[in-house]
Amino acid sequence: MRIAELSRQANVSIPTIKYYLREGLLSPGERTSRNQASYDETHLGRLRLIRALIDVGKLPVATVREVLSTLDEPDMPLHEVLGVVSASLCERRQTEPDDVLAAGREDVDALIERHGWQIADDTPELDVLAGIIVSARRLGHPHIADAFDNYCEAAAAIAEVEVGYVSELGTVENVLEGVVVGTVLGEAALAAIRRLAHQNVSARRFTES
Amino acid sequence: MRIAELSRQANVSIPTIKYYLREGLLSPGERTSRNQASYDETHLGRLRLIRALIDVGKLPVATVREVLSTLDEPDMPLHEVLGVVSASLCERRQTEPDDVLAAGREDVDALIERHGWQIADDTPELDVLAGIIVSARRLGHPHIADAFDNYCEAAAAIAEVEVGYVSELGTVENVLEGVVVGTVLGEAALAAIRRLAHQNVSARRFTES
DNA sequence: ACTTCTAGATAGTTACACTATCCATGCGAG
DNA sequence: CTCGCATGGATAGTGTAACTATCTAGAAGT
Repeated sequence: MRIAELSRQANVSIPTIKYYLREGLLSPGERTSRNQASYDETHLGRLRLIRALIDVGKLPVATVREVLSTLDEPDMPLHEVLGVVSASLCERRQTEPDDVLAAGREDVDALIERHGWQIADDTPELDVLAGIIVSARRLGHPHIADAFDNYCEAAAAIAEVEVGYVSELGTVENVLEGVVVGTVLGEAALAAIRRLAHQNVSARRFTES
Repeated sequence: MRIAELSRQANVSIPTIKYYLREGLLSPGERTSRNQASYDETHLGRLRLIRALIDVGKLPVATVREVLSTLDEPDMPLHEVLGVVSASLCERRQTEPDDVLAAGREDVDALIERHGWQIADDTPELDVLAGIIVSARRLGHPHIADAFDNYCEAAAAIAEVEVGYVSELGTVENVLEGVVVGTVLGEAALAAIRRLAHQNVSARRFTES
């Protein structure tokens, strides 16, 4: 298929496709002559994945490139892919100085310990969580970390199912893509569902039915 | 306190504070003369809240303004504040055409029905979820919606605790701020913890210990 | 008195994600 | 065979968001 067809099927404008090609998000089509290339289903799938990560997952283009290039790493073990994808999603400028963050890290480490989780010490999420804790404390909500034990239990149940599901997807490529889709779209979905749950609980408590 | 002190304590540059004042995120200080104003603890707290929403919650400035102006609405019932804050966080351009979205909405409505949740039909999260479902289907992962029942159970447990906690914060202002902080920072924390849970499950399954 | 700080206004900067044009080809319908 | 329209590649431009810098006139502190 030529670029016009790719554009139509993925619902992405031709200039944007060219932009993604330039940025290395999308691999070039197979050249059939100096100014022709043909694209196939893999390009279409990749392009749809790109749009999903950007539109639904709100990932910046640079992060999408990172994530996708990890997917294309042929012989990376599944566990490591998960780590790299996860790390890419954390990409956030360290907004707290190290010494302030350290206070939060103690709580985070204790949390992980309490739940008996096996997590590498340099996992960026740990610092993200620490940052959230110090931020909440500064806002006068020191309690917030108390909710994290709840989150951990909920997340553990969720993760068990998700990892189980993903690892049964058959081909390696499917599994890897499943990890990305599950991580990114799942995160958006969980956030939305949590807010719905708030609405529900709040409706039951604070409105006369 | 004058602006320099506010800047120092909140760790936000003076030009940025002026920018927030212009944008209406921060209420002006009390004028003491033509070119002097004094700021108090409420300004400091508000400024810290702004930074937390922007840095941790990644909210755009326009959304922060919306959320904060809702907080300052004096006599809005708690349940409604939650709805408005929630809606502000959804602010995402509708990327799917209505007819395509409708297919996803059926699944979402069934999900809500199954769990017996009481949710207004026009809650924007419902469309967000629908968008995620159609997006996942297009990517060849029709299964993803299956995980949503899990998410719902987990979210219900979480929400019960959170709403209970927040409603015991004493003054109305504290409760309202608690809603915002809990919603936004909690979302970031839950996402991070979910990824940690993935790491943990994956580590146990795919690495020899 | 004199340096430093301040409010307010205006303009400039940086980063990001596209979008528009141009050109030299080359395919493909007539 | 030819002529219009699509294509790949390169370069430049656009719009938005979130600051950042400069300037002016006036006030504070020492």
